[in-house]
This record gives sequence, structure tokens and C-alpha cells, in this order.
Amino acid sequence: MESSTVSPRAPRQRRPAFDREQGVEIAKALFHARGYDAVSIADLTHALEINPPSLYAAYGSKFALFERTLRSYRSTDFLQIEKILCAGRPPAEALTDLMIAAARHYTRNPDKRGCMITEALQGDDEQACALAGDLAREPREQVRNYIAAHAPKSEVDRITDYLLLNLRGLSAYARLGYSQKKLIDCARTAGRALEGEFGDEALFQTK
Amino acid sequence: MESSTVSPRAPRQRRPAFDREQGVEIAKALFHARGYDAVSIADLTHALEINPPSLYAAYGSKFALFERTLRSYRSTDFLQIEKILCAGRPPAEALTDLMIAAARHYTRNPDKRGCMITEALQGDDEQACALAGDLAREPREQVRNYIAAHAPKSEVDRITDYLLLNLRGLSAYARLGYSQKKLIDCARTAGRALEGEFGDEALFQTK
DNA sequence: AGAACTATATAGCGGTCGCTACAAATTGGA
DNA sequence: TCCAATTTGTAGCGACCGCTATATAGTTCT
Repeated sequence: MESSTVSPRAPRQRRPAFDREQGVEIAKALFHARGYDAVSIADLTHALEINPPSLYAAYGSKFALFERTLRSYRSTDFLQIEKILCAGRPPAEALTDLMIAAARHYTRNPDKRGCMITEALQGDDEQACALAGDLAREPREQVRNYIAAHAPKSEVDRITDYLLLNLRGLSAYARLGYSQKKLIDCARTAGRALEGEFGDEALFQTK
Repeated sequence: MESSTVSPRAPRQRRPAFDREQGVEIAKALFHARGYDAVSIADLTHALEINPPSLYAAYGSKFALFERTLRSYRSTDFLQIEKILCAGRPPAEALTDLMIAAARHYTRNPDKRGCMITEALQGDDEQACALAGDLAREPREQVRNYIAAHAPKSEVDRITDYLLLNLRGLSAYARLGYSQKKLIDCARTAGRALEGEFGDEALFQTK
């Protein structure tokens, strides 16, 4: 990469006929809409308007391309949890807002319903599942840590599970075509269960 | 076809080498564990210890066999909603119990995690999805009707959606390997959101 | 026994899967 | 200009998919 000194002979480089990063975006849309298993190499090469060898030269394998798209999704399309779970407001409110934000996010684009990572967790391909599991770890811990900072130790797991389970449900129902309004109503209703869970805040705020 | 009229002549029948209904049970286990898409004809014939022509003679097609298994699941393995949502008890309690029962049900057998119908709703095969959608309609209406009998008309859809969404989440998390205890905790927590939804019961009990 | 019929097993259909060998086409540098 | 490097398109690999034609083995009747 850095050996562009003239002496050891600069490697010939040729402008590719297609933009690799744009290809990732197109593939991301496909994978998001239909899932890893249901998207074939033929689908991808057709969408990217290239032939299979070019795809493999550019990305290595179907899974490698999927990994790129999923990591890209994680870093640019994913819910920004830390911006919603900021300090200085009632935890039940913040967590409810998180679910509402998810409901909004999962229905924003009709072609990109649900959470790409969440859905990939339950596909048929082992590699893809494992990858999704890895990428889900960090946001899950973010939620858990936030809850741990505001709830009694004995209740942290339960509340976290409940919240993540509802996010899973929101993603699934988004994919089934439920309207944004309905999902937001669900999120708000789910938030009701959190009232009373964070009674004595001062006890847990400081770790 | 019908010109074999020697006389009424009873058709020759031969005992099949394998029990068709037992075959449905074995197939049901496979489909439940891995889903419609991930189970191949080879998997089925191997499990049933028969060859493909026998399978097709007995059941017609992969989808037809799946339909048998799913209908069997619906009638014998499905949550008995009407037994849980019986009259004469606080609706919030009954609905919470429904979710708890689902949590138990979805984790009873490690090889049959989650709800087979719910999971089939989100597979890649169109036919299988449509079938699951059909089979999901009746139980969904059961829940909805129960809620409609106890909640203000304007809130029925929201409460129903919330409840079904949590059932979806429970099924998904059951498949991910969450323990029965964790799921029951989630169900109980989800039930908290229902408190206060059914304030003035007398108004809606009689339609 | 022999005829009539059914279930079985072998083998393989056309199609798609993810992926790649290979050679022609295209581009850069000397 | 000519070589070298690299990408492209063609064509097809072996494996698997759902499914079936066909012939054999097996059963039940007359």
C-alpha cells in the first residue's frame, strides 16, 4: 500500500469499472431487504452490474461482502444508542425513547425494514449468525450498562432482557409490514413496564 | 383412469413400510428445529429412512409435508389460548399468564424452541410464509377478541399489537437459547405494562 | 401358480448454489 | 510501441436443490 516509491517498481493500478464502496451500499440494501440466505451471488452480480469474478476479486466471497455490509450498517445505519441513553433524565423515559427511536428507525425506509443485525442473528447460515452475534454484543452492553447504572443489581438482567426482547419484536413486526404508528404505540406501551423499575435513582447513579 | 370396471372390485391396498403420521411427526421435529428453508428433502428422507419417491408418494411435495406438520403443530402443539384467557379474572393477569405460558412452552423442549408458526412467518419461502400467516390468524383473533372484551375500543389494537409483539420476541429469544427462567421474567415484566389498561371492567365485559 | 397391482430403490432430470479457470480486453509504464 | 499488470467476460466447475421416470421387488387377489 505504502510502497509508492519509484525504485521498487510501483504496482500497476487500474481504475476499477465499478465503485467498490458503492457496491457495498447496493449489496447492503439487498441483504437488508431479503437477508443473507435469500440473496444469491447472481442477485448481487446483477445488482452491481458486474460478473462473478469481479465480485470475488473485489470482496473475496459472499460472506466477506456481507460482513462489509453488516459492519457498514453497524457504523452508519445503526441506532445511536448512546445519544438516546444520555444521563440526566429519568431512565424509564430514556429507555422508552430508545424503543420509540427503534420503532421509527425500523420503519423509516420501506425497503430497509427492521434491524439488519437483529434479523441476521436468526438466519440459516452459521457464519452470518456468528458475525451478527459479534456485532450485537456492543450495543447490548451499552443498554445493559445504562440499566446497571440506574437499577438494582438484581434487576439489571431482567430489565435488559425485556428491553432487548422488545427491540427484537419491533424489528420482526417492522419486517412484517406493521406501520410506524403501530410500532411506536407498541414501544410506548412497552415503556410502561419500566415505570417503577427505577425508583431510587441516587443509589445506582454512581457506580 | 375409471375404465377398470371389471366389477366394483376392492382396490388392492398394501401396508406401507413406514407410518405416514409418524413421518409427519419426525418431519415436524425437523422443521421446528431448523425451519422450512433449512430442511432439505435429503434431510427428510434420511430422517424418515425412506427414499425420495416414497416421500413424494406419501405427501406430494416438500411444502405439502410442511403444511401437514404445521397444521398438526397448530392443533396439538400450539398454546391453548382459550384455556388461559378464560373469563372471570383480571385481564392484565390473564394476558400476563398467556405470555408466561408462552415462555414456558417455547422452552419446554430444547429441540423445539420457539413457536413454529411464528418463526415460519419470517422465512424465505413465500408459500410457507403465507401458510403461517393463515394459521396465525385465528389465535391472533382470539387474543384480540379477548382484549376487545375488556379494554376501550380505541386501545384494543395497541394492546393486541404489544402482546403479540412480545410473543414474537419470546419465540425469537427462545430460539436464541435464552433460559426458561429469563423468558418468564421477561413475560412477567411485559405484563407490567398491562396494569392500568383495563381499569373499568364493567364497561366492556358485555359487548 | 399366475395375474394384477403397489411400494420400493436406483438413477438422474433441469435448475441453482457459491465459486473459479482461463483467455480476451483494457490500461499503465518503460 | 511494446510489454507487463490487471480486470473483464465466457464458460463451467462440483455440489446441492426439489422432484421424478423407470424398473424392480413385494404383496394380494383369483
